[in-house]
Amino acid sequence: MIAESSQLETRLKGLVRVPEDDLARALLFFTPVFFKKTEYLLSQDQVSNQLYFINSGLVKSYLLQDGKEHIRQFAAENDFIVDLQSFLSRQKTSFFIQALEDTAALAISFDNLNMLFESSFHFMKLGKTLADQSAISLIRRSVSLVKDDAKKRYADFMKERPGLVQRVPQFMIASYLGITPESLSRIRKEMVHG
Amino acid sequence: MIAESSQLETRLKGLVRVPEDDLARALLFFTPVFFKKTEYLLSQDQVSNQLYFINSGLVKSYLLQDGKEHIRQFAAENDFIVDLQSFLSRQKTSFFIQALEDTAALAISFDNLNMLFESSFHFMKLGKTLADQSAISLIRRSVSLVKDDAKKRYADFMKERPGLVQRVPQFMIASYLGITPESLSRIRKEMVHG
DNA sequence: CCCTCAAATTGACCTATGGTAAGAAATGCG
DNA sequence: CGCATTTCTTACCATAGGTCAATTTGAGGG
Repeated sequence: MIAESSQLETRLKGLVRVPEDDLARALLFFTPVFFKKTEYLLSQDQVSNQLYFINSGLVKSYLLQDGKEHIRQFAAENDFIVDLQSFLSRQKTSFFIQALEDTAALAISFDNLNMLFESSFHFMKLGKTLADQSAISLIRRSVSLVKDDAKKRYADFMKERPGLVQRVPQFMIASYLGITPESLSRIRKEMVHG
Repeated sequence: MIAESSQLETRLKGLVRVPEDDLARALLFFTPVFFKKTEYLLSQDQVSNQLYFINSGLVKSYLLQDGKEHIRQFAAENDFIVDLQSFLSRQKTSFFIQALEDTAALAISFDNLNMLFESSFHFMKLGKTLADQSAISLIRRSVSLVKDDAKKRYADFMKERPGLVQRVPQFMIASYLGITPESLSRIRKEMVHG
């Protein structure tokens, strides 16, 4: 086992029970990769071919529309990130994934990941568990977008990702929340006072 | 095999390749259930314990907030529906699932579904595939909620679920789109004219 | 066939958020 | 340290969508 994979190992063990030797074999397929701040892990019109597990650092996934960035997800330590649509369908992505900090990650290719899933019941179950959890958090997000106003979404974001508020520039949090930086600035002013 | 399960069989075969005898065995665990219009498949504060496959009819999943309905999903023929969060976590749901038409469905309990998943690699893969697809469509929805205005979301809804526009009252489509019935009415007026 | 009730429309008005622009503050780099 | 660039704030006005109330439309039951 390589040193970089211990966080990943812990994370996977937290998801489902996997026999030690299976787990060790899986970890061999993850390759350490490093991205400097502003580097891209994925760019529009590529086919997403790597799933990343973030060991340290921070990345954002976003798409462009009329030159405007719409952030879909932040991924930090112990998060996975990929464009699932492109990764699974082998079609071109419409997303970018970009490092917001110098980032150390472990990458696994589509073919290798698939091979792992197909090679063992435990891995397939692990894949299902990851997909289940993604779906649940995506339901939360889409419900919140129709149910809550921007102030509530910001308050929730601070509660759910407390570390990120200091690490992500405000205009990107605004983008993630679906509002303008100006609106977020006003919301923050309101919260400090009455 | 029971008659009601042929649609489900077709649907499952479309997702992943499953040996015929495994598939036949699985179908035995699905029980036909019927709901009259307005009946509830699931109510707030229950633990979601059944996953439904809709053979015919139409249901909505929604939650209440200050007496207002926020519709999260419509499920019609050949759709699955469940509150994934509650179903997987065994915690109380905050959703309702209610029939909008007389509905014939196939239900499988959490325990039986889990047993099927655990019993065979093919079923686990099928479960993963379903979860993957849910996640992808949820990503689409949440992206659209931050990226598109109400007019675009309505146009997309008509394109993606063309049958539903005639079967679902307008005020429910509005709720699904995250706007008021009045706004949807104005949007429709605009679309007819300029 | 009418009556009733729910749904849809419309109009007037209101509020949250967006757009633009400018300046202030913070950050990063030579 | 100090300049340059990015980010944040503020102010002003514009707009999408919300609220409320009044009609109108439409569907189902008696």
